[in-house]
Amino acid sequence: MRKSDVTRERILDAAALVFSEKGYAGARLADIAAAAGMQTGSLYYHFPGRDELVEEVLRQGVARTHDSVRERVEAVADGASALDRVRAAIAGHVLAVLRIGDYTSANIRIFGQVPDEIRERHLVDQRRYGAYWNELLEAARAAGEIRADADLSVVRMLILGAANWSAEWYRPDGGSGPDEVADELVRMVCDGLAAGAATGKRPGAGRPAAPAASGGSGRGPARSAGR
Amino acid sequence: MRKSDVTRERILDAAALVFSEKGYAGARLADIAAAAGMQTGSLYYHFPGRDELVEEVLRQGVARTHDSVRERVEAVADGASALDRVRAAIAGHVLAVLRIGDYTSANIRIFGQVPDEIRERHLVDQRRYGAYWNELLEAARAAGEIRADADLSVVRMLILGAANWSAEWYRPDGGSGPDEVADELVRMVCDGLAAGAATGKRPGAGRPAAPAASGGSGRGPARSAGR
DNA sequence: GTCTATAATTCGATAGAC
DNA sequence: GTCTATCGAATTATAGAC
Repeated sequence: MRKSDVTRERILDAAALVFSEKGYAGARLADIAAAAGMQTGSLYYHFPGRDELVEEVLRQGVARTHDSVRERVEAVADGASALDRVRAAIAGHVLAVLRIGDYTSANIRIFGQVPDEIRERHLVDQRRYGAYWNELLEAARAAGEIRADADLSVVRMLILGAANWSAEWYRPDGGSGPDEVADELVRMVCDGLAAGAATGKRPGAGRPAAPAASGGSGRGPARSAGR
Repeated sequence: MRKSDVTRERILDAAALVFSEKGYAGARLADIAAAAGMQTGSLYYHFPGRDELVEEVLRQGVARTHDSVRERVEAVADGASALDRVRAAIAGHVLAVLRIGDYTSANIRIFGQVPDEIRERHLVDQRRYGAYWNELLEAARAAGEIRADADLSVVRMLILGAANWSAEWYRPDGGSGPDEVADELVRMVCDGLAAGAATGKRPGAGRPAAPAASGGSGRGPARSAGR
């Protein structure tokens, strides 16, 4: 990795933070530059302008999440069930989202605020990731491991919503770490909250395989409670 | 309702839309005024300025959701289980969030972008609503109807995240209506996705009681897919 | 690669007519 | 209650030194 790439990443990290905190239009390039340790004018050596900066933040947010999920899904043992792969995907998404929290928050908050052209291009990445999830869910249903009457498109968005939102409320100093949050979502989604339901998890369930990507950076001032 | 109150609501609806589409700083008062059918200067007759406008949008978003949930929970039959009240709350939250989609989106997207003072005041409302949910969940666990080892604070945020996010992807012209989305979340959260799990719903479960608040406004251009 | 300085634009808020 | 006109503040992007 060249030295200018390091600077580039430092700028992107700063941009993800400032864009999520101030919004697309409210983020002053002076703030981003300051967070990256330089003057406003210096940014233009690395990026043509605000739009290229924001587009790269959005793109990396989805790309890094997609990579993390794919990695964990592919690490699931060959003999495991299709639902186990869904469990791995859920955990992988939560862990990625918490690890790159600023990029996730930026995606959540400003996706709907960027110029149409940028949003259209970004939708391509999002759709590709969504299609990947659809395959996982449909495989599990085809194997008879998911209720036949579930609307999988809706289910997918509900799962991703719950997972994405964790970037907005998670605090690393709280009671639960990233692994616990991921596990809680896996269990709630697959087995339900009800006391009677499915304490008998399938083999290999609950804590999906794969490396403990954890790390959980967490970010910013305490923020939420109810919402 | 006085005539000036009607105008005020028209302005707030416009503000909710423009703030969610452009962000806190990116929303030009000229855009809000135009969407409300007036000139920029005229806004100042109804609101002191941008900050009061945004604060009222945030406040109403939470208040109207809280009201909708409380209403449906209180409409649950006295003999029903505590988990049935949780089911009613989930459905009530989803239906409210979809009905007032612009206010929900504004909350999601710009809560983290407004000046600290406004956010601090708004946190009071959010915490009150969160406390209400905690009571519902803890009652269900105390009744032995929710897994004893669930972390209810985490569970609450996961549920609300899934529900809130529906405002970002739901389109009224799609296959499922608001009631179906609400029902899908109720079933997933309480009974799980797994095929074996809890097809035997408790009496009164699934579709919680209460008026069919439905309505489902839906909003804006098609937006998402994966994310 | 990073800095300082500036030219051009844009927008919020107010004043005062109707 | 709503309009038009305007002042003042703030910020982007560029130019050119180091």
